[in-house]
Amino acid sequence: MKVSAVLCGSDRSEPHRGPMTEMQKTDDHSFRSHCSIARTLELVGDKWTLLVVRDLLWHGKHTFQALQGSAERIPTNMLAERLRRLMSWGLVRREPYQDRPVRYGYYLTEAGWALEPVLLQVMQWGHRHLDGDWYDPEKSGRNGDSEWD
Amino acid sequence: MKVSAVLCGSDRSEPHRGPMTEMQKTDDHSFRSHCSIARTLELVGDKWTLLVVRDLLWHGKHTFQALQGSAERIPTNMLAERLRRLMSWGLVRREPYQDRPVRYGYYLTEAGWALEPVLLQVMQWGHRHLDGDWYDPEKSGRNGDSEWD
DNA sequence: GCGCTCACTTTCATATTGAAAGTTTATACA
DNA sequence: TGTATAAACTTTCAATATGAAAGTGAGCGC
Repeated sequence: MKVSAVLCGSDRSEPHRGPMTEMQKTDDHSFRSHCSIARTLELVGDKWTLLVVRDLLWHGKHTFQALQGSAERIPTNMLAERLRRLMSWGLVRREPYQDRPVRYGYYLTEAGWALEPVLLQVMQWGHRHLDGDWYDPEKSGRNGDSEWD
Repeated sequence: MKVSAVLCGSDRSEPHRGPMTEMQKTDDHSFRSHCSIARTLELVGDKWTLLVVRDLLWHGKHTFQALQGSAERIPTNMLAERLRRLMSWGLVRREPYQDRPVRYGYYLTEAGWALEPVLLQVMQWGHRHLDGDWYDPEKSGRNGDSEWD
């Protein structure tokens, strides 16, 4: 399933006036080039986004609090902004896990879990070259895992 | 071959005083967690680094000017800083391609080209989900390629 | 009403980014 | 001897992003 540029789409053209609002930043779905790598980096090219995907995909973390709890200590405003961005790109959807007050759980879409091979390769590289931990998705069934707070 | 923390290594401990110098930023090889993904993102978690690796690996670009020329138009200060960082992590080495004045070409090390599977997966995702271009490394023999300026 | 929880949002100081101009070293003419 | 050109950076500075911490709001339990 292809991610569609829901609210925008054209490549950079008219420069804007004044500072960008938070919403404009979240919803800017334009690209720097036609390169697949450059385009993907527009989405996940930062220090937090793939960690959120990792937690949603492998560590059974679906609430704001659970995602916040991960070892890297993502700031709450960053987490909120990244989730908003991932939703706006169609990689994550949310659904209420309770009413009154309504609270949402976050889940990867098809496009979201299609990032698993990327995560696996990134992990492999970090394991081999930076002495990072190994995690075997097979051995935990996507339901959270005590070793990964 | 494992990337060794040439000039540092220990995880975050003493907070420093005052603003960080350019050199301190380049040489900060500490990690946020033991996670291989988090560690790898510390190195390549931005919008430019993997594009530089892409150009070195697939598009036969080894001079500052050639790297600058890519479609995404990396600013010169960013390019210089990224190359410095990649060298400090041991993913890139440089060697003179002329004397007087001495000028350097940049090349991936073993650890650097070990990122190829990551790039391939990132490309695949971007091709499938963001309608990005496909590039076949096999079909160009790593010596540059007219389609990719 | 009072305190507590979860899920954010706001604030603000600091850090990073990027556009553009400047510097350095050396060759090539005129 | 000047002037121009070229590659490879470095510097400057305004705009943007990050992140620590405090604040907000909706509802529950007592």
